[in-house]
Amino acid sequence: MQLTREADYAVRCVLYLASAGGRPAAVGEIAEAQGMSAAFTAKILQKLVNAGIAASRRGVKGGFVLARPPAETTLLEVIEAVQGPLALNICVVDRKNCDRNSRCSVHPVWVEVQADMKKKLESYTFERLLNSSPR
Amino acid sequence: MQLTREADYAVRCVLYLASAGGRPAAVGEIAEAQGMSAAFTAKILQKLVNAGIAASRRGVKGGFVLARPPAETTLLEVIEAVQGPLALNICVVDRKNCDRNSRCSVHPVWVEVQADMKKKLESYTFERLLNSSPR
DNA sequence: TCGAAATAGGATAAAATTACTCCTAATTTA
DNA sequence: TAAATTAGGAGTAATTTTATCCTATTTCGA
Repeated sequence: MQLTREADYAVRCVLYLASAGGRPAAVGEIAEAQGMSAAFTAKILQKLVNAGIAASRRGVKGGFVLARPPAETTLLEVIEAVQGPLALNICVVDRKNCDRNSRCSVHPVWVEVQADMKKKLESYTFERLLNSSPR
Repeated sequence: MQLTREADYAVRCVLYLASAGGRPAAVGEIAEAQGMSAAFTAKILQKLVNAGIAASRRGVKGGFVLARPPAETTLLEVIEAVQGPLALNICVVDRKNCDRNSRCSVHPVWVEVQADMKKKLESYTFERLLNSSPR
């Protein structure tokens, strides 16, 4: 029931890129600023690129930038980019793990709680996060 | 970000005990009814007893019952009894993992999302779950 | 054109957590 | 006293998390 370290780092990466305002940032720079290992950070940034959240440029003067303006990327997208789709319980995402005894009165609750979470995480764009007062 | 199998099973155990209406149910009976292994189910029931959610009676004709009426046990309690306190991110529960760079604009979001989840899970008592229509 | 700086991606490994099992002891009833 | 049952400690297997390392590829600029 906990965010992985990877997801936490991913959010911090995007936050960093958002505050860099379009200037390409190299893995080393991002990792150092956030106190994360460079190799692991690189992996995470690759996932963000594959998800279309960040874009990369190779070679000298290369680095990472956001693929879209901060207002168009949400917390949920970033989390799902590295963790895969949010799933509170197996049965929510894979119904066949649920209906073994054909009636399960908790299933709708998992569905509801998960939908709430998604909605909330979706409501936070990185623009909103940047503008919110720190601490 | 997912419920453990243990927590899922725990909920099913309590649900079973709630529907048994005060009659003691043995581990074997509960496990079989829910398609769970007896040894693992026993461990989970012990945690529920230690948390004050269930009560046990040893010996012949022994078994488990709910320690309180279903209306007084919530989903949150059961989940926390086996998984420990809900924690969306380390920094929510252990602030020192967060303030390394003294400003973290996502922290309040984790706190908010977690509080929402807790509130929702707390609002579901087992009485409410029993009375809700299956599926 | 070459070398340095950077990302891309595959393979692998260490650590932690999850999901269990097994065994022995204690308790209760008939 | 025998059988049925929970209590609890210890151990194990599988999976997931959290990385590291190596090689290839791309890009820039001298």
